[in-house]
Amino acid sequence: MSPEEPSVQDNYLSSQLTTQHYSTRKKTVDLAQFGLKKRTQTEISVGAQWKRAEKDAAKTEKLEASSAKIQRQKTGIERLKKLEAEKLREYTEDEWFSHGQDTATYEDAGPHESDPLSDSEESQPEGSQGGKDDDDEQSQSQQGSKGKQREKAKPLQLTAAEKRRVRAQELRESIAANNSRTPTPQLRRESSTKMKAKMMTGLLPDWHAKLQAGGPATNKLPAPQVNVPTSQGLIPTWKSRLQDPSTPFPTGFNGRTVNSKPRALQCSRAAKDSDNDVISRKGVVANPALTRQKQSVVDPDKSISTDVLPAWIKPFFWSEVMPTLRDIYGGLSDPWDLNQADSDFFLHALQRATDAACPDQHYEATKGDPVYRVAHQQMYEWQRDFMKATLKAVQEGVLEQCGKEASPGDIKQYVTATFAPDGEAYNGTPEGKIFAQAHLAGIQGSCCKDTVYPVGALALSMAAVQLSFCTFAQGKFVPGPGFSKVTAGILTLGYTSGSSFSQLLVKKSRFDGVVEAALAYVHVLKVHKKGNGLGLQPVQLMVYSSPPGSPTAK
DNA sequence: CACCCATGTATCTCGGGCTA
DNA sequence: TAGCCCGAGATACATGGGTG
Repeated sequence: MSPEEPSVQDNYLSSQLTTQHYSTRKKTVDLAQFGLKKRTQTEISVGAQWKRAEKDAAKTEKLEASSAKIQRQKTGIERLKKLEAEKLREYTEDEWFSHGQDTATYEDAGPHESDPLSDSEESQPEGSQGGKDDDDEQSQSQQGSKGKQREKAKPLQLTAAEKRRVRAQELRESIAANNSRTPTPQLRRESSTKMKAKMMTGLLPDWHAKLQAGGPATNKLPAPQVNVPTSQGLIPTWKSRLQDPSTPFPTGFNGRTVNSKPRALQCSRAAKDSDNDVISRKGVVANPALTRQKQSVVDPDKSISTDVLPAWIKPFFWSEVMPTLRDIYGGLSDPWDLNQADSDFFLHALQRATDAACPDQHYEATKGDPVYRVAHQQMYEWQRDFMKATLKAVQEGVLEQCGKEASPGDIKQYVTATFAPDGEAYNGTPEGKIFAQAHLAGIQGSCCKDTVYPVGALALSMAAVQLSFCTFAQGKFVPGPGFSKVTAGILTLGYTSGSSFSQLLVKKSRFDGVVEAALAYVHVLKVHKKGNGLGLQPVQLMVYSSPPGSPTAK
């Protein structure tokens, strides 16, 4: 068709419209007739005003919801405080009775004088022997000035029970102090980040803290360090066991996780606005049973399918890159925030993971490239895995305990009892199982042999267990609010930043013990179907999981 | 020129098709 | 049937352009 020749469409339009070239200012055409009427400024301002009012109303509503949430949190913290104190009291009494009038006294002498509370557990063999280990230093630094005060106030010789009482008193004080730093709804990302930094100081450095500690402060974002320590001695015992199950369990492990937990702050998603929005904006009621259309062909430049991965990374993507990323994020205090407060954290983490897995490829990660997109998406899948595994476990548990014919009342009773502060839900088994399935099984092959503990992953497990029990709170399964930054973000931070985890992190053996218990549930390697289908060679895994620069890293 | 709307882009979350 | 996988849709923010 030549350019001069009018098309059929043109002919049709010219026959329909008397004036082809119209202007919005010289209204020679009744634009309304064609649905093209331009609105007057008055109309626009009326519309804008109306929209502003709507926005303000929504804002007010949001603020009200927010303050209500804070109030609920305060109540939760109060309850937690009581629980903590109660648990400690019980624990102290138990210890007292179990030791009877055993007058085990502690000779505080020399360098230990400043820390009269170093309890008997510390003297047990703990992997790294020889004087004071890291844990001692941590607890010492935490208790620092208070310890000195006590030196004056207390006699040098204390019984075990007395020491525990003092410690309990300290914990209560610390909880009271922490109360003012209660994680609040993430109104501002900044504040939560600062809070995280504060909370983690003195316990264990998380990845972000490590990155920031990389050098002098600059405006440039620090490159993440996927630390590959040269000394195996630095690797916590649990990680050694993950790589070699024959590694003996540490002594002094009781297989229980923390008992004190922040309460789930909201069991139901705060009326996700999207549903309402659909109604208010489009004026139609969203079809509750939307049928999904067949998958369409997606632009490879936008696809998050693993098919778009470059060939060179496919053999290592599931076996090393993803395990490394999961490992990194599992060690963060906020595993939900992939970019850790607006930095390019994910980009750097991906860069390091790929460098470690494929050192010869010299891949340069960029935002939005196929590897970035797919890995990014898979991190969300990792987060969801915690909830999926938990829901399944809880459903199985309910079925097992209540039977198929159970009435809603029976289920409700079981769930209430299990979910109670001292219920079975918190005996260390459920979250350990989830933690193992959703995380430990998924980090095998990780190139990150860092000493950071998987606090984030454990917190996700805890949060998932809590939210899962909510799904049976009515005596029957009611799909929950989902598992996301919105529904579980605060709860997760409540763990990693709260007192229950700091209790765990005070001593290496405690967290090691938690992970050791979970390792019992890692029966099989998590092998990705596609990854496996690509003919992954074990020998390649051995070669590429070696530290870069080591003799085997070629 | 300020204001406002429409559109574009990136990120996040969810649901359901597909497969073992 | 469970779990994997990935596209659809929601959300948040950025940008360009029309209007008075």
